[in-house]
Amino acid sequence: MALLSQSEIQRIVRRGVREIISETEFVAMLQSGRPLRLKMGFDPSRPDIHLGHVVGLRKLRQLQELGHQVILIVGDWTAQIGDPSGQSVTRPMLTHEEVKANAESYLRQFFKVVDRDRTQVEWQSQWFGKFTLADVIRLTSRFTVAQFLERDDFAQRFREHRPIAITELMYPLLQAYDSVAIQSDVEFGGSDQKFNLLVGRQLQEMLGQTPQQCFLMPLLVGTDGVHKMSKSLGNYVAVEEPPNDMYGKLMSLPDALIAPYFEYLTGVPDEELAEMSRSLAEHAVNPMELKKRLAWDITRQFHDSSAADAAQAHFERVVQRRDIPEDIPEVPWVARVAIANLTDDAGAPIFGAPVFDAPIFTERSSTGTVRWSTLLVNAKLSTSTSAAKRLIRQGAVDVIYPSGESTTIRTDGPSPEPDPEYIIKVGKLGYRRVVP
RNA sequence: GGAGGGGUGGGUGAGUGGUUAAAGCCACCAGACUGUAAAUCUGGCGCUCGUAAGGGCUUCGCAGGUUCGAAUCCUGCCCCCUCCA
Repeated sequence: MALLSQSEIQRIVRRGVREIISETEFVAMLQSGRPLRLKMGFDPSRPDIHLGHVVGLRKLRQLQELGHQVILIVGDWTAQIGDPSGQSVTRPMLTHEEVKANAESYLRQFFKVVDRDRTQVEWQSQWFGKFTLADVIRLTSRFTVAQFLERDDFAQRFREHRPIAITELMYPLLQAYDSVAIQSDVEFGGSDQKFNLLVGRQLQEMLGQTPQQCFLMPLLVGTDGVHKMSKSLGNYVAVEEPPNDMYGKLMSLPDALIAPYFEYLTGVPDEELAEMSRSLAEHAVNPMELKKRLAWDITRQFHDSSAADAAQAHFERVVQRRDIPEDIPEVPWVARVAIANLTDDAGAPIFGAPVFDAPIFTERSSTGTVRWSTLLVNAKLSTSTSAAKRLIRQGAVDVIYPSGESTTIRTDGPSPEPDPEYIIKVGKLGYRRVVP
């Protein structure tokens, strides 16, 4: 392994990095010429990788290309404990099969960024499976409550008299022991993982190993522009997102996130990055243009350039020009009518009429008509008839005829027979072709 | 073991007998506008029947009860949290 130049080192320790503990030791390790063991943990109860995780994965990839080795730890044990942080309900324990399936899916996504040939996958149960109560006590005896209360969120919750589960205190310990088990040189995590990674560092030292370096990644802000990207907040872009959605979601980023996304998620050189930030600040460039480039770049990374081209074309056609997309899902023109309980004018059940507990649905209405609201529900453009009626009332529903002319549906009522076929459009993106 | 606080719509959180399908905020959806699925503004946001006006049903931890009427009062149960020991 060749000695790295100063600028190469800068690229590794600065770009897309929040903090390295300790940076000097890490650089020394890098320059030692020894292939490093890069630790990355994964919680198999959350098998989805989104762009927030990719920031760190790109860093792993970068180091792999210099000859270092990634050790991915499947946290099958810690996932069983669950991380009840916050108020969230304790997660149900996963079965071994579920863990296996999740791990498989995770790896498929993981290797979209990380080099499979330089990755070793280890399961936590390999070492914790053999753990006895004596081992657990020995491990816990090395730390004090005071030490753990230094972790920010513990401290805060303690102060506010909010609950802290004992298993939550175990979590960092187990994660730390993973570092010992695999003799990690560098551990990677989001900046919210700082405490946990530092415990690993301490524990290794206590047990006579060279302490690992901690590589903390910035937390990527999600598409809402406010909170960190997370699946539960719905502000995420998944790695397995189809091209059009990936491109579109990236185009919905607030303009302020353009620069950080370029920095953390693309290989655009630093000088160009600086230039971009400058022209954005000076309003010398339309942010949309830069965002399109960003969306294209990232879509290309997870698909390929022709998919990115197609996604861009789709965006320009459907969103920017408001034209009809190329592929429109079809919906059959079939009534789905509830046979409701018969009532009189006052709403009281009619004597002698059959009473149903739940609506019963039939495929065709007796009159042979299909109401707009029914059509929207059938097409999954609306979740309920009520919601469909609201959409109609708000002027969100258009009908586009083959001739190209279109009308806005203002009231619910019978829809015309699709002869010839026509297209319904709800909102900006909901297109369906109505077929017999 | 003792004392206290609390469980409300996707989230937060108000509401202590009727005007409450339940404030406000967030999220979400739609419309307008636009340089973008950005920003901003406006509207909507339980289900169902109805073209509509309007009607019906269901919802405030669970189960009962009081009342013309209950998210609100009473009884029992379940769950969560804090403090003292």
